[in-house]
Amino acid sequence: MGIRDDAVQVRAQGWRTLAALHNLIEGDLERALQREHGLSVVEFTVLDALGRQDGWHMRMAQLARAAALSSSATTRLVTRLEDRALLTRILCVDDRRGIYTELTAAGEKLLNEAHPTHDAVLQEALENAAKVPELKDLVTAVAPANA
Amino acid sequence: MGIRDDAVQVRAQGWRTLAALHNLIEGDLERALQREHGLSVVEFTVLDALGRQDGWHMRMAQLARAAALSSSATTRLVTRLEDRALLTRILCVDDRRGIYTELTAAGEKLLNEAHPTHDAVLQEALENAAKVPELKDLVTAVAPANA
DNA sequence: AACAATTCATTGCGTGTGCAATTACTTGCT
DNA sequence: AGCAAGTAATTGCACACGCAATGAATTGTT
Repeated sequence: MGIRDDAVQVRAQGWRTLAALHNLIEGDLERALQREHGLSVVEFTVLDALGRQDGWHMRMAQLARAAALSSSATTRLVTRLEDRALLTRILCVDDRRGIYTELTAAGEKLLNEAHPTHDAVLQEALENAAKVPELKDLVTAVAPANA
Repeated sequence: MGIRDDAVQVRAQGWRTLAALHNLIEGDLERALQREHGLSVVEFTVLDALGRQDGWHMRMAQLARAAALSSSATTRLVTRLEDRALLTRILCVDDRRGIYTELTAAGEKLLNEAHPTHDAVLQEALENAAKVPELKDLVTAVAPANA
């Protein structure tokens, strides 16, 4: 086992740790958001991305990027949220292939309600993860001076 | 905006960064492993977890934990791999509810073939991520002294 | 020893996802 | 102007996933 092999092991271990932390946080968020607001993590992510634009539009492709989803999944996700009247599709006038999406009042309301849940659960998940020895360092890298 | 609010923003941003990096790496691994070995990331993860036990068994629940999957998903995943003759189910004698899984020779072979791909793609993905300013710090936390 | 409570794994069912093909529109080339 | 190539979003399809209910074996209780 030389130096090169060690680096491989370090990366593999690091990747497993990253995946573990990601999964832990996402699991907690998923359960909490679903239970309290009927939202999945991706759904929240999309609403939040739109909310951060504050009154401005986003195209489907941008949304797909923000949610780390394929374009087809994004189409259906937007359809779901539109059916729940949380956002609206707006046809572009300048490029009639493109579609803008915008939060409705109900969407903004739900987002504002869900945000405290999201933030609290995220904090708690990070605190819990920081107690796990093999996750601790990564946690502080994600959120410096946590807990 | 006080100190408390800042911490919330930092965590939210950190979580988005973590998710972004995770997604980047997983996407690259998924494509490469699928294309070159017909394996998904979870499938590789399970084979790798078994391989790291080196000749010893793992129960379904352990596998589920290692792959961050539900028990039902694990059942079907193991079934898939068993159908491809990459691993075998072994009934426990001491606890006849439990089931051990073990790599077959073909499973070990495929794992050995896939490992270089996995490691190379992981390295490359980390190097690419390190070039993205907002991911750089997290990358070095995952794999110190990378690139 | 017999029965309730628990645990491990599997199956039914509904849902979200990606890939590939498709539709609608725009851009570039001649 | 007209047609090919490219791009944005949507749909068909197959598949992997989680939850809840089930089957099978263990552990605990009286």
